[in-house]
Amino acid sequence: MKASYRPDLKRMPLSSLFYALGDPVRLKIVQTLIEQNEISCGECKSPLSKSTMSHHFKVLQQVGLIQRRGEGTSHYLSLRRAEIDRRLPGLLEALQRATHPL
Amino acid sequence: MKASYRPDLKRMPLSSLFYALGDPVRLKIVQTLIEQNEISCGECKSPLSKSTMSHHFKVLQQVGLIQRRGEGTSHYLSLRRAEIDRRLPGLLEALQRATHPL
DNA sequence: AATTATATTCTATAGTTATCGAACTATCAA
DNA sequence: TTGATAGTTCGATAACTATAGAATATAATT
Repeated sequence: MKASYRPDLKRMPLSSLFYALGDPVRLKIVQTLIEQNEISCGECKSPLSKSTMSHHFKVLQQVGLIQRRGEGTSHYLSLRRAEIDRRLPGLLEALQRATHPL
Repeated sequence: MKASYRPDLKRMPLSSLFYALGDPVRLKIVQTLIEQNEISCGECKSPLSKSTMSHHFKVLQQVGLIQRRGEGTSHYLSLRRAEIDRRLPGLLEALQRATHPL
């Protein structure tokens, strides 16, 4: 998949968005991106293999939750915050709170 | 599973909640319950078989999104609104908006 | 050009899940 | 007690998915 792939989040079925967030590994990636804004694939630490992580990045990009940007040999990942906020207001805040419980 | 089963939504992993919402049939059930407040299993119309629907009700109850109440031969389903709002503020409103786009 | 670094894609597999029909349970009514 | 109603559970299966290793791709470096 091209790094520039960027589907219209407004037309993405909600169940697809929830499906993407319904895996603990992918949810963790999203929560990391809430804090870090932009990270390279390699910085997304996990005991899982690179190919598995790449699979999860792909799922998140396919449903429109993240975007990818190539620079040199690295690919940088970030959330599509504005689009997410428009489709599911409050979601990112709720996820952020869940990362840092009181 | 007993109709009274009612896990603590505060301690349910977020990924489990999203997983439950990540199926189009289950999401539709939840969206119906936003509008209807309480319905019997049979009122939850679908082309799918009764056993399949029962499976989806079970998943939604197991993650704590809905509750069941038996009365006569019927079982009535409803959302656990207060608990959901506490865990994921804005979610139900977002789902409601998605049901009735502007 | 050869090497290194970063990440994706391909192929395979083990595990999971959505689906259905049949069997079962519980309740109410006749 | 017989039958009808409403729904769950069981057993089977086809489809899907998370995972990993091997192969591939691209870009920077030496």
